[in-house]
Amino acid sequence: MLETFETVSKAIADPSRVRVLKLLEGGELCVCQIATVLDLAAATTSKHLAVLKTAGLLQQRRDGKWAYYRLAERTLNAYAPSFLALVRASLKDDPTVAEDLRLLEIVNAVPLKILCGQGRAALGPNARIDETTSCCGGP
Amino acid sequence: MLETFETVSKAIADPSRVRVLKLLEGGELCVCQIATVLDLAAATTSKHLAVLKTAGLLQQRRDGKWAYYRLAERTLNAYAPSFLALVRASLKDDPTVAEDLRLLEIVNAVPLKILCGQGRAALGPNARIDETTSCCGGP
DNA sequence: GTGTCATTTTCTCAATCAACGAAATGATGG
DNA sequence: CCATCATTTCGTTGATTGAGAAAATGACAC
Repeated sequence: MLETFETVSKAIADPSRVRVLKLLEGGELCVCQIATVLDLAAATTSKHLAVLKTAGLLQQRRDGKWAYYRLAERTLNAYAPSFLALVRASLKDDPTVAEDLRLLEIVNAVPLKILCGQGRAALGPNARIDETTSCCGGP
Repeated sequence: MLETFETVSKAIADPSRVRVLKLLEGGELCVCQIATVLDLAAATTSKHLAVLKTAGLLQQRRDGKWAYYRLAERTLNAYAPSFLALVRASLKDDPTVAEDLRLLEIVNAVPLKILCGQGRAALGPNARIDETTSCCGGP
């Protein structure tokens, strides 16, 4: 039981994975969509998704070449629902999460066929906001 | 905000620290009491407590030589209360947590002055249950 | 079947972390 | 002041982890 709890809490204890969960609150997404928004390599994204799935936080669906992930409704991990509820109630005003959601809208406008191959290059210039640096006040 | 969330979730994502939180649900405890129950070195225990305190999950009180920790009532971390509530609602039947509480009763019967110097040696033989190995069925 | 493309699985590297012993700090009692 | 004791900090070690490149898998189209 402690081990089960540890698995979920470790899965939550990474900012990239929390961002994934916040993205998926809007509904299921394909791997390359998530990778594009987070600006991570496909392999890295896939690994994060696997960790979340193993923890019982996500479910997977396969549609042809694409793999879709969504928040788990039924789960084997008894603690997963509590953590999902906590995440859902948190970070409502977080700027990184807000920016992710903004990017997601742009990503959603691009067909998967184009997006998956090109990643961020498929997005317009308004998607180029750097998430890590402060935006205002030059030297 | 994401960073604040990360601090708390990382603090939770360790079984020893969760055990500390579960112990402290019964009220404040001194460092050497916690170290004895968890069977960890004083330095290790102190570090865990510092992590939990930095995350806004614990408060500290000093009484002479002894330092007492308790669950935070007021906290600087906006997410700490949610996580504390989640932990409080979890692991009610976990065997490790139950064993910890059983040991805590024995520890509480020993004066701090004796306990701190001797650690587990100050406890009776009924405290010697090994927590890590299975208990039943020999070769 | 063969080629292509999305995803997943190694593999490796750098960074983080839990654990302990030893040294430093803080507080009490002579 | 000095010795003592509880706690904390420092330094080290072994294990875990996040990241991407490269190779392997799975699924479609032809």
